Amino acid sequence: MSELASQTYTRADEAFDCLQTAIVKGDLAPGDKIGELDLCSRFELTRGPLREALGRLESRGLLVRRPHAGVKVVSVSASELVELYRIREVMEGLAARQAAERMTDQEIADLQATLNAHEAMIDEARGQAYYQAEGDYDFHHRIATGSRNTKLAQMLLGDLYYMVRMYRYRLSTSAGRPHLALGEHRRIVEAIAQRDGELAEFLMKRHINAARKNIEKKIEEGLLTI
Amino acid sequence: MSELASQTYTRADEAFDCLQTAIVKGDLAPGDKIGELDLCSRFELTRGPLREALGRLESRGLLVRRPHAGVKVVSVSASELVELYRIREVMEGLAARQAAERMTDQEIADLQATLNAHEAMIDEARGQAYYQAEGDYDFHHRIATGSRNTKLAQMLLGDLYYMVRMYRYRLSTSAGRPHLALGEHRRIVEAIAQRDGELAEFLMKRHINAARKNIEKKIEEGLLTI
DNA sequence: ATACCGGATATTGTCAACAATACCTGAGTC
DNA sequence: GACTCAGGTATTGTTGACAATATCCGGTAT
Repeated sequence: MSELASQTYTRADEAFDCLQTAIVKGDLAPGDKIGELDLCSRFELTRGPLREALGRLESRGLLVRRPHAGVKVVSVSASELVELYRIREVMEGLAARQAAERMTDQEIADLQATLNAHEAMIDEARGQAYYQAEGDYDFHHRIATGSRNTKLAQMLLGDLYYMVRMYRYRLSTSAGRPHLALGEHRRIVEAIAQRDGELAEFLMKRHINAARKNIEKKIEEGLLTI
Repeated sequence: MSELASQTYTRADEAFDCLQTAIVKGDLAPGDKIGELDLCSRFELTRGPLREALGRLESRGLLVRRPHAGVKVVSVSASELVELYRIREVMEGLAARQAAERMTDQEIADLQATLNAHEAMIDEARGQAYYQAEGDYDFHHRIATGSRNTKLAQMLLGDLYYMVRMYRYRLSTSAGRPHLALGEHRRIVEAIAQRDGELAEFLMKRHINAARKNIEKKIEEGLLTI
């Protein structure tokens, strides 16, 4: 009766993971028409599972498929990245509010511990990259699951975050403000610890808003094109 | 070079649509383990395209699949429906705000015309069902696309609305307050026409909030179980 | 020279057979 | 009598071949 994730890992799952990471990391060029056979030889798969994985990816908006014409990775634009952050703002605001209402004390303690670890990384000055790549992701990940809102977590973790990471890789951008972000993270967690959902939502929205404005500034400076 | 939707309709698309409507309408029972062969004979398909469609449906959260154990339609609960409305509240609030900023005058005029049509339906007293089923959907549909936020529209139209409709069918619930809803719709459109994004967001959030409270009331009264 | 049209080709969509695995049934044991 | 375990069976996962179609290239006409 245990709800443990099934150990069996099907070829289609494998294909899906390979393709997803390849797209997110930018190994597959956007707009490029990639053939199914190429992908098969590339990932040591056969066409059946591959096609199933392609269907899933298409449904998640990571690639587009025209019948008999092949698949191509979605073209990305900086303006779309900004739109993504607008969505994140409202959805993660909600997640923060619900997390403040529903997270267990243990989960909150773990979250605070995570933040301490991040701070140590940054203080060592070499952790900037780590913080950007993993720490920030970890923070938002925990809050999404802590919301106890199944669909919300699914949309954030299964769709949006992959999109954001893809755009970040493609446009080679990053928030680039680790210290500021850490302080904002701290205040959000404090609000959650005090079970102040309204404040947690406000702070989370402002946090993501700041990240969005940072990106918009870069666009204006011409550092991010298309 | 026109961006027109490809006319070719593949068997997998067909399977996807059939399955999706069957799930949403409740023809496929939740929790039931349905075999692939059953589905094939039921919809006159073969297993290849079917499996591709199953992958897409799974990725959208309409069904769950355990390797070698078959697929089953997601079990739904009233509390999850409430969670869905919480997500709608923030996402459609954003959509309304962006629609107020970006919709063309023509689109706004069309939206107002749609509302007038709905009002006529309701005044004829027999249109209640129509309004619930199509009118409300049409209204929210137009605002989602009017936001000009590709991903937002995709998430609302491709994921959330199907989920909401499924839950409505399954729990045989409906907002059941057409006149009130129409008034709220009118005020939202007025705010959009005045290009007041902030107000449009506020009104939309309150509109969906009211619908959620209505559902919660029904749950409390024991009309909606599980 | 450019635009249009028709066929060749390579790629995608589809199908049916083969292999692997989870579930069920039955016997055996504590 | 209840539980465990092993084998059979039916279902799913995978594979390779076949059919359909969009793209590309060459020819022709304007």
